[in-house]
Amino acid sequence: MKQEARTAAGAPATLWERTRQLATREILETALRLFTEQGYDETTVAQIAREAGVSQRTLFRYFGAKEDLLGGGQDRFGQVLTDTISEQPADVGVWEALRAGVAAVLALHDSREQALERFRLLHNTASLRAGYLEKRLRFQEDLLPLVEARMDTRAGSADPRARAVVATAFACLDAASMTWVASDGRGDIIDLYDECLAAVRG
Amino acid sequence: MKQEARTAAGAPATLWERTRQLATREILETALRLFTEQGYDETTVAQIAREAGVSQRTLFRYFGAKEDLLGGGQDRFGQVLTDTISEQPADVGVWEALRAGVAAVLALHDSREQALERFRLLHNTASLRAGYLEKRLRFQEDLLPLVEARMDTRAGSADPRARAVVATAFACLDAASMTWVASDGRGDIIDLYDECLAAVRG
DNA sequence: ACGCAGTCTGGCAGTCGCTGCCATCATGTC
DNA sequence: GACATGATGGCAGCGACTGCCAGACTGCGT
Repeated sequence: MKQEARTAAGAPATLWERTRQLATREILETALRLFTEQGYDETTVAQIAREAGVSQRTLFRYFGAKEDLLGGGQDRFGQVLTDTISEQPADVGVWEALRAGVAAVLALHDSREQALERFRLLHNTASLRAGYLEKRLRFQEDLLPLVEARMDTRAGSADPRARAVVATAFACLDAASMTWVASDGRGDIIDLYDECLAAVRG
Repeated sequence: MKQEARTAAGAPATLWERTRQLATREILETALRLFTEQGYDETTVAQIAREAGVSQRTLFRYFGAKEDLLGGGQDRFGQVLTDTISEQPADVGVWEALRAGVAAVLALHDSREQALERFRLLHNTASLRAGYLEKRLRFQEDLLPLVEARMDTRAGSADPRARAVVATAFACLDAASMTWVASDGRGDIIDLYDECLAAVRG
C-alpha cells in the first residue's frame, strides 16, 4: 500500500505487476481464440490454462470464473452506465438519460467487429447468457435510485414503475442487439434501440 | 405404447406408474421443504435423495436438473402463455393479448402463498434466477411469431420491434413480481403489471 | 551480498451438479 | 415358471470451482 502502481501511463512499477499483466493478456487471448474456434461450452478451463502456460489453479486466481475470461471487463459497463446517467442534467427526462447511458456503454467497444463477435457469442451460448443476465440484474438494481430520482415516485416500496422503466430499457437493448447480430451487424445498435423504444412507447 | 395410462381420473393402470407418482411427490415435497428450510444453494441433491429415500441416480432420472425440483412444472407456463395468446381474437391488440397470457400464467399457481414462496425463492437465489431467465428467453422466442402476426412487421429479419414488445412485457412482469415480493404479497400482481405498463407506455 | 518476509505459484484433494455404464432386481406377459 | 421389459442403484468420471500446503520467487532492509 506504500507505492501505488501507475494505472494509466508508464510501465508498471514492480516486476510482479508486469508479469501479471503479461499472463493476464496471454490467458485472455488464448481464451478468446479457443472460444471462437470451438465454442464456449466445448472449451474447458484446463485447456485454456494448458495452452496459456499457467496452471489451472493460477488461472482461477486471476479470473474468478470461466465467464470472466471473455474479457471486456463487463463490470466496467455498470460503472459507465451509472456514471453517465448521474451526470445528466437534472431536467433531462428518464428515457433520455437512460438512452445516454446505453449509448455510452455501446461506445465502449473497441471496434464494430469486436462488438459483433462478443454479442454473437453472448446470444448464442446459453451458459454465457445466464451470467450476462445476472450482471444485468445488478445493473438494474444500481440504476434504480437514479431513475427514481427523475420520476416522481411514490413513497414506500410498493412502486414498481422505476423498476419497470429500467427493465424496459434493458429489454430494448437486448432486442436491439439480438436484431443487430441477426442482421450481421448492419446499421447502428443505437438506432435499433430507438426503434424498439418507439415501438414500445408508441 | 399399447396401453396408455389414464392421465386424468382413475388410478393409474400399472403399478410402476403408481410408485412413480408416489416417488415424484415424495421427492418434490422433500426438496421444497429443504429449500425453504436451508436455502436452495445450501441444499445438495444428495441430501434430497437421501431424505426422499431414493438414490441420487434415480432422482436425476426423474428430474433432469436440480432446478426442476422446484416443482410447478415451469415448462407448462410457456405452453399456457402461447396457447392463451394464440387463442385471442385477431382484432385484439398485442398488448392486450400479452396481458391475457400473463394473467393466465399467474392464475396457474395453486394459492397466493405458494406463488409468493416461489417468487421469493426465485428473486433471492442467484442460481435460480439464471435458470428462470433462460426459460424466459425461450418463451420470448416462442412468442415472437405470435406477436409479429399482430403487428404490421417489416419484411426481412431486421425488425426489432416485436422482440422489444415481448421483452418489455416480461420486463414489466419481472418488475411487478419483484415489487409484489418486496411488499410481502400485498395486492394483485396483475395490477402492478398494469401499473408498470402504464409507466412505460406513458 | 545476504537473509527475511511477503507473495505468488502449482499441485492435490475434495465438493457439487450431472452423465454413462452395468449389474441387479422387480414388473408385466406368455 | 420362463422370459422380455423396464426401473433401480452404485460406480466411475467430467467440468467448474475451492481450500490447503509446500515450494519458488520478488522486494526490502541490513
